[in-house]
Amino acid sequence: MALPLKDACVTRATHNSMKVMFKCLWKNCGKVLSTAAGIQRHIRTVHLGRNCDSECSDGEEDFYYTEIKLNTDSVADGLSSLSPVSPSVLSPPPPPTSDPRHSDMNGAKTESSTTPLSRSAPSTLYLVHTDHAYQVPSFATVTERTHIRTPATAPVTIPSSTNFTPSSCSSFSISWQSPPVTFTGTSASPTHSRTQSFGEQRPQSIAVLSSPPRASGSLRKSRGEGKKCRKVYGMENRDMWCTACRWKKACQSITPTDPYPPTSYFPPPSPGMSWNFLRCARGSRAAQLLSSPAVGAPFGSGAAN
DNA sequence: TATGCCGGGTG
DNA sequence: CACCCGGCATA
Ligand SMILES: [Zn+2]
Repeated sequence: MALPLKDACVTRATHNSMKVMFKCLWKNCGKVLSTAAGIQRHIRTVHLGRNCDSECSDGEEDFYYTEIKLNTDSVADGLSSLSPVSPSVLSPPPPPTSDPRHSDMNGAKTESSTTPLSRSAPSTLYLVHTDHAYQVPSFATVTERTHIRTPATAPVTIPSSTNFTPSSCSSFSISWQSPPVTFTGTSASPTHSRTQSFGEQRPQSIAVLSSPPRASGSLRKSRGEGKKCRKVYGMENRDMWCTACRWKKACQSITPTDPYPPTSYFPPPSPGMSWNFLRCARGSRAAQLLSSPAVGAPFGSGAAN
């Protein structure tokens, strides 16, 4: 709902009604170009620090295009349902075990997202991701309190070389963002890492790593995007916040791109586990433990056993 | 400034 | 362990 990208896209679409364009979704960047080649080159040179030489124009390198249908009117909905760069927890790109359900969901969403809204001139938006998203090694050692989250989604993959022809009013967006330091200790299953497995985990043991964070230092975490309890209910109704929010912890009830069922979310991140324990877990391989229990049913509704 | 939330504190 | 807050990163 508060995706910068979304806004930008919306604006663009509205202003340049029926116009194809590409927008760099790089963290702080927001460059908008009218050509795929242009945006891709921009990404390479500016963000990748690479000097495009030859086939940088075609840019069919490794850009992932995510199609999004938006309405000039209610584009927000269409986009929000997709949340391309949302830092929420959807499906980790690299890990093979990334919820197939979600991955597919993107595609499905893409279509049905605007179904009830299709009335005016629906625009199509393409988000492009690149393979460049270097994935931090297995256990990314974040020296600072870098918060990691699962971001992007690996949805539709359209070779930019396809020279697709934008139907009518279409808006394109190129998204190229750095990877979200997915820890993936060794046995952590991303499947359930959606609810609480996230967070920062730094195996103190490791001191030397290969590719430390770079990319204009953007592994900062970018704070949760979706409106959290606080913003929704306000300080006035603090008692309505989820426990986590009340305790100034990571909100666990309101998620941007992963609307959980109206189930009563339990306070702690995991049933039978407290924040305190969690903290201990963090910083050690205990993180693994967190990943083991309650896999099938993340937010085990209170009944842990 | 407002918000999200980690790390630390208290009973 | 439930609960809260300082303080920081971020928007
Ligand atoms: Zn909350």
